[in-house]
Amino acid sequence: MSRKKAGGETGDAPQGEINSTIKDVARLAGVSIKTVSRVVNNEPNVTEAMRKKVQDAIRRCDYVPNRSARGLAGRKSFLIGLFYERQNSSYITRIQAGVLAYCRNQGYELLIHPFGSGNESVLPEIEKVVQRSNLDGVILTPFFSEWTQLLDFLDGIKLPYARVTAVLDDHRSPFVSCDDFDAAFRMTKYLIDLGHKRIGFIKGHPRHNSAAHRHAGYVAALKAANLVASPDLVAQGDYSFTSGEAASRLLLDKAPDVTAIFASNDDMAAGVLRVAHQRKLAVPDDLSVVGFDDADIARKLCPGLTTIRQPVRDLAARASALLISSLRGEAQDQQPQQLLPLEIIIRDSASRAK
Amino acid sequence: MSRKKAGGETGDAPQGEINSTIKDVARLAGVSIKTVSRVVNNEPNVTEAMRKKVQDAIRRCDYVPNRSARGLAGRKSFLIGLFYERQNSSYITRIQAGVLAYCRNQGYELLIHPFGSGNESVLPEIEKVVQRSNLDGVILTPFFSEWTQLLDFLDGIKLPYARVTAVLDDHRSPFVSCDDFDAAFRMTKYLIDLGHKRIGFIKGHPRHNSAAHRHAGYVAALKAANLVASPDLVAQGDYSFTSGEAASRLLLDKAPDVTAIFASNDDMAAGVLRVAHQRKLAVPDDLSVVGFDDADIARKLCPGLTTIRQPVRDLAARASALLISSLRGEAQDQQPQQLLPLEIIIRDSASRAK
DNA sequence: CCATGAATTGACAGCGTTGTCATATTGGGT
DNA sequence: ACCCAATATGACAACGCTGTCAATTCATGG
Repeated sequence: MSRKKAGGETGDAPQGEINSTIKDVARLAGVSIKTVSRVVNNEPNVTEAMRKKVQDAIRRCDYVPNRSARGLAGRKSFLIGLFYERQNSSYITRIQAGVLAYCRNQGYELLIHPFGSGNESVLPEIEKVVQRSNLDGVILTPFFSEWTQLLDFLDGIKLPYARVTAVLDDHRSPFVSCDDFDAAFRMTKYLIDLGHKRIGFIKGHPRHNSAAHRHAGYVAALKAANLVASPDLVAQGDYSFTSGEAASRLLLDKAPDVTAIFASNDDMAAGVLRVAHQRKLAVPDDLSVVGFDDADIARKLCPGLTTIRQPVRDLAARASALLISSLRGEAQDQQPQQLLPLEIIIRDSASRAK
Repeated sequence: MSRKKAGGETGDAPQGEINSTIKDVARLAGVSIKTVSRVVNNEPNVTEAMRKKVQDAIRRCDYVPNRSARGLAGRKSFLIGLFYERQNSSYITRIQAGVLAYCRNQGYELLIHPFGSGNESVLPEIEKVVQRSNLDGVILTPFFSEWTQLLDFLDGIKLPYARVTAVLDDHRSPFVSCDDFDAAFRMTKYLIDLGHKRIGFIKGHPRHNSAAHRHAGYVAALKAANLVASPDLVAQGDYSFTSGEAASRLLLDKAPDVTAIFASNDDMAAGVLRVAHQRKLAVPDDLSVVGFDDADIARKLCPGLTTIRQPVRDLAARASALLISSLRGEAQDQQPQQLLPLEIIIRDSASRAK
C-alpha cells in the first residue's frame, strides 16, 4: 500500500511523490479534511466553487482514498462477493465480466467465491467465508440464487444481496432474470416451423428453476402446434456434458424417430452431438440439435450450435446495479425485478426436417 | 460489516451477538489487546500457556479480525490481484481456482482484473486499477507475465508479483511454468510413432513465449526422427478458434498431404476440426488432430481431442505461494522458479496413419 | 440594518488494528 | 542472594477516513 508512485507521470505532480492522503488534499485546497471527504463522497451541501477547488486539488496530488481507512471509519468494506457453483466456466466468466464492469466504476471491488454445488455441506463453508471476507453485499447466481436455505441465512445476518436467477415469484430481494419459458417456446416453434414433428427434449438440473421453465416452454409450444408432448420425447439431464450424452442415448433409444433434439443447455447439446457422431447420425441432416445459453462452446462445436443467447454480462451488470444502489440506501431508482430478452442464434446444427 | 451474527450457532456463544473486536477477546482472556494481536499474527515471544488462553477466547467469542483496521494500521490490504487477458475462460477459471485455493487459507483475498489484450493502451488502465485497488501483490498470467513494460511498471512502483508463464530466462521475479518444449516434443513424437510423416503445425500467438517453445519442440521432434521440417507444414495462428480455422485452411491448401495437424492450443484445434468437417475429412481417419492445454472444450468436441494437460490449477496455486511468501518477507523456502510436468491426454482425435 | 433559519464549513472523536517503546518477568551465572 | 540479559507483556500513539455536532456564513423578510 504505502508504495511509491510511478515517477514523473505528468511532469512531476506538485505533491505527487508519495501516496497522498486526504490531509494533503485539504492542505493543498486550503480547506478542512471533512470538506474533502464531502466532495469525495458526493455529499450535499458543498458549494460549486468549493467542489471545483477540491476536485482540482485531488487531481493535482493524484489522490485516491484509502479503502481500509474508509472501511474502518464508515463500517463498510466496499467489497462485494460473487457466489457461484464451481464449474461452468464460460457462464461464470461472463458473469464476472458484467459484475466487474459495473462495480469498479462505483468504487466497489469484487471477491469471487466459487463453492461446491449447493447442498447442506457448503452452508457452513459459506458462513465462514462471509464472516472472514467482510463483504458489504453479495451477488448470487443459480443455483445459489434459488436456494432458500442460503437466502434465509443471508437474510438472517442482514447481508444484502441481489440475484441473477430464473423467474420466480418470491419477494425476498431484487433479482434479474431472463424469460426462459418464452425463449424455449420460440426455439421449439422454430424447430416446428422447420417441419419437425418429433422433437426430443433434454431437461436441465431439476434443482434449477430454469430447467422447469425451459421444459414448460417446450411443452407449451408443442401444444400450441397440436403436437403430442409424449414423455418418450423427454429425458432428464443435469446441465452437464456427460448427462447430455446419457440422456440423448436414452432418448434415441426410446424414440428413434426423433428428428430434432432440444437440449436445455449447450453443454448437454455438445453431449448430443457426440452421441449422434457415435451413432453415425449426421447433424443436422439426420438430426437437428439445438441448445440454450450460447456458451463459448456453441460456436466452436461442429456444426456450430443453434442456440439461445443469454445476455449474461448484462444480467450481471444489472444485478450489480441493484445491489449497489441498495447498499447506498438509494430509493429503488430501478425496478427491483427485471426481465431481459433472449435471442435465438441460428448456426448450423438445425435444418429443415426431411 | 457491523452486522449481526447468525443467531444461535453453537448454543449461543458467550459474547457472540455482535461482531467482536480484539478488545472483547482481550477482556475475555484477561490480557492486553497487543497480546491478542501477537497471537493472531503468529508473532514470537508469547508463552505457550498465553497462546492457548488467547486462542480459546478467540474461539469463544467467534472473533475475526477486521480487515480494514488491519489494513489501515499495518499498511497492508491482504488483497492480491490477478491480472489476465479477457477471453480464454476455461484457462482463467482454473487459474482462479488455484489461486483461491491457496490464498484463502492464508488470509488473503483475491481481486480479479481482466484487461484487454496487452498493448500500450491497457497500461494506463492497469495503473489506474493498481492505484485504486490497494493491492499487496499481483499474480500475472500470460501474456501479462511476459510483458516487459508491465513488469517494469510493477517494479517501478515496487508492487510484488509472481508469474505463471512459459519458461523464460529473465531474473525479475519468481515464476512457475511448464515445459512446453518437452511436451510439444513428446506429442510430436507420439504422432510420429503413430506413423505420421507429414505433420502440420499451427503456431500460437507470436507474442506469447509458449508459442515459440511449442513450435521448437515440434521442430526438434521432427529433426530427431529425421523428418523434414518444411515451412509448408507450419501456419501462424494466435490461439483463437477463428485463427485455427484460417490456419488450417491455409495449411491444408499448402500441404494437402498432411495426415496430422498439431495445433498449439485446443481452441485452434477446434477450428481445425471445424474445417476438416467442412472439407469432409474424417477425424481421425483422414486427418489426426491434436491440441494443447486440455481446456474444457477438449473433452466436449467430437471426436474427443487428444491433447496435453496443463496443471493450471497447480501452477496458479504455486505462484500464489511464491507471492505470499515473498509478501511475508519469508526467506525463499521455495525455489523461485518451478517447472511443472505436462501430461499427454489421449482421446480420439489422433490415430495411426494410413 | 438586524434577526432568523438554512446552508455551508470545520474541529474533533472515534473506527479496530499494528508498531514502538517502556515495563515487568524470567532464568542463568556469579 | 544479586545482577544482567533475554523474554514476555502492556500502554499508547498512530493509520486515514467518516460521523457528529458546533461554528460560521449566507440569504431572506421585517
